[in-house]
Parts: sequence; C-alpha cells; structure tokens
Amino acid sequence: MGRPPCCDKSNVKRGLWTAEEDAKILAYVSKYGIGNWTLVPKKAGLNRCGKSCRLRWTNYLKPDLKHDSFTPQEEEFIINLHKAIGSRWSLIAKQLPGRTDNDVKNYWNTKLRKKLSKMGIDPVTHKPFSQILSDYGNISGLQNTRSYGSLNKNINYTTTAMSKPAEPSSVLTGYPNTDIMMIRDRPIVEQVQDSSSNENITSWDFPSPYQFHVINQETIQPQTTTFFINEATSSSCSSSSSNVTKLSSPQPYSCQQSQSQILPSPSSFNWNEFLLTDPLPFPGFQQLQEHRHIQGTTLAQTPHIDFAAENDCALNQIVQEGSLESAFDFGGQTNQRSEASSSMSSFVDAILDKDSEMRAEFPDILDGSFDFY
DNA sequence: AACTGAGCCAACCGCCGAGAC
DNA sequence: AGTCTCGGCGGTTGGCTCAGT
Repeated sequence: MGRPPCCDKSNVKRGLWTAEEDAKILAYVSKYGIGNWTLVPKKAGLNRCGKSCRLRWTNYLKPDLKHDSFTPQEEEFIINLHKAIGSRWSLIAKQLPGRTDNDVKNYWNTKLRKKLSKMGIDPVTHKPFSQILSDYGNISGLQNTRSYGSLNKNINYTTTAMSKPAEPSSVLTGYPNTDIMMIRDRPIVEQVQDSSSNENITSWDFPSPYQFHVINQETIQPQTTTFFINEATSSSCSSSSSNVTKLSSPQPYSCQQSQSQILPSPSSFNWNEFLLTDPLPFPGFQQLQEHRHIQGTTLAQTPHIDFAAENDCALNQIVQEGSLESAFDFGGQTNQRSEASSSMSSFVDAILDKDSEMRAEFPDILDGSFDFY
C-alpha cells in the first residue's frame, strides 16, 4: 500500500542550513549526482527531510546559480514576462540563467511589485489603476444594474479586477544577457504576401527567447521579432516561404540581429509609457472564440478564463518543446485579431457578460443568491 | 544605546499531477 | 482500484539586517 514515507517529519531538523550541512549536500551530489532525494539525507548523513535537501540544492547550492543582485535587464524581463504569463515563477526563472523561481518570486514580491504600484500600475493586471477604476466606474454606471445583480453592488469588482492575472499577451522586452530586444507593447499583425506560394501569412510580434520564425532580415521591422501563422495550412509557422527564415538555434535570448539594431537606448526607453500601454488580448484570442463557435461550443467560461486555459496549453508546449512554434497554433484559422479588443477587451467586461448570460439562463436560481449586501 | 518597523530572503507549507506500490 | 509518496510549483512565513527615531 503506497510507498513508505521519505522521512520522519517530526524528527528532522528544520530552519536555516549550516555550512557543514551544505558541504554534506555538495559532497553527496558530487559523488552520486542528482537523483532520489529521499535517499540524500541518509547517504549524506543529514538529519533533514529529502524535500528540504532538494530545495536547498535547487535554490542555493547549485553551482550555476547567480547570487548577485538582479540586473535592470533581468528586472525588465521579469516584469514583461509577468505581464505576459502571470506568476509562473518557474517558467520565468527558466528564461533567466542562474536564477531560481524562488529568487524571481522574492524579487518580484519585495521590489518589483512595489515599484509598479508606485508607478500607478496594478502589479497583477499590469493595468493602470486609473483604468481599473474607470472600468469600475463603467460598471457602476451601467443602466441595467439589475442584470448584473450583486456584482456591481460592492467593491468586489475592483478587487477582482486587481487580483486577476494579467491577460497574457505577447509583450516581452528587455532580455538579459542578450543580443536581442523586442520592443513592442502589443502584437502587430501584418499580412505578408508569400511570393512563392501566394499564401497569406500573418505575423505577430512574439517573445523571442524561444524558437521561432522571422522574416528575412531585409524585411524585418526594427525592434520587431515576427512570428508566423500560415493561413493556408493547419500548422502554424510554415517555413516553406522563401521570405521566411527559420532560426535554428533554440538558445534563449539569441537572435541574429545585432543589439544596436534592436535595443533602444536606455535614455530613450520610457518605462511609464511602456507599462501604461494597455495590452491587447492575446493574439489569436478571437480565433479561439470563433473556433469554439464553429465547434458548437458556447462560451461556457469567461473569455478570460477560456483564454487562460488556452494559454496554459500553450505554455505547456513551450515547456515541453522549448519552442513557441506550435504553442500558439489555432488550427490554421485566419488571424484577425484587429477587432479582438472590442467587446471583450477587459476582464471585467467578460465577467459582466458572463454574469448577464447566466442570469438570463437561470433567473430564479441566481436572483438574490449572491446578494451578500 | 535601545527600540521599532520595513525590507529582504531562505525555508517551509500545502496543493497537484504522475507514478509507485 | 485505491492509497500513498515524490517532485514541482506558487504562496506564505519566520528570522535576520538595517535604517530611522
């Protein structure tokens, strides 16, 4: 029946590690390598839980870890990736060589969150507080208050808006240790005519620490890294086009463009301006919605949640494949994200729509059920 | 010098999915 | 099939340091 417990939790040392204990871990790893952590305490002569040993190793003792403070580039990168994917610390840390998820998380909680707040940016949604309040104002000002039930009766809306993760977007700038910088605050969609196949290719700005396709460097926009969705096939990122160059190196932070071409000068880059830009919904969002309608799937969830789930899938693929190529494949449907920001542009709107929908569907059940005030 | 509160960060907690038994 | 641990993750806490009073 199950495995035996890894250790006697009540009889293991806890708290800060001593230099002697660290040395034992290091000696163990150098002798046996990384492996079954439950055996580590016994083999290394430590009175610690195996899980605690693993944490000590991954967060502190691993030889490739950086212990110096974060650079401005790393800081910028964390903010942008957090804006894009939320508090996925391990994913963010994987893009920062030498940093652990704990490092990134601590740095965010102690420095960056406050920094954004001081700048008037909600560190969770990455939206200006003014916009959040404006959203709240719009909610309060709606004529058909009844249809929104209790949701607009109290400050919970604001709380919700401010505590939800940012809608992921392809906003990424400031790559550390890098020769690439993508400075765009939102995806750009442009139609590119493929001269060889007459296929329309839609390209987006896209985060670059992954493998992706770029336009021929002759045609690439300065400060822009471009990702392709090939409309003519079900697979994204077709490389058949003569206009498309596939980057073969999966190395993070690498691009064949020189820093001088891409990096803004430190003095020209305006953080406030960048952060205050409202990110558009994730590229392909509208396609997702359309795709679901095609499949007969109604919006059973709010667009935000829908989107988050979809992005989870995308992120899983990033993790599994180290590539964005397939992570955002929407079945080859045409990318027409230009109107995606209209009706579903905010999380609050989405909640309202969903609430309204539910109330229409279940008027008797919902009426008053959630009126806490 | 003593106290206090904020900042920082290492370590722990608790949850979850995968897999062992 | 059900129970349990492992490993990984994000959230939280406890204790140390330091600046301000």
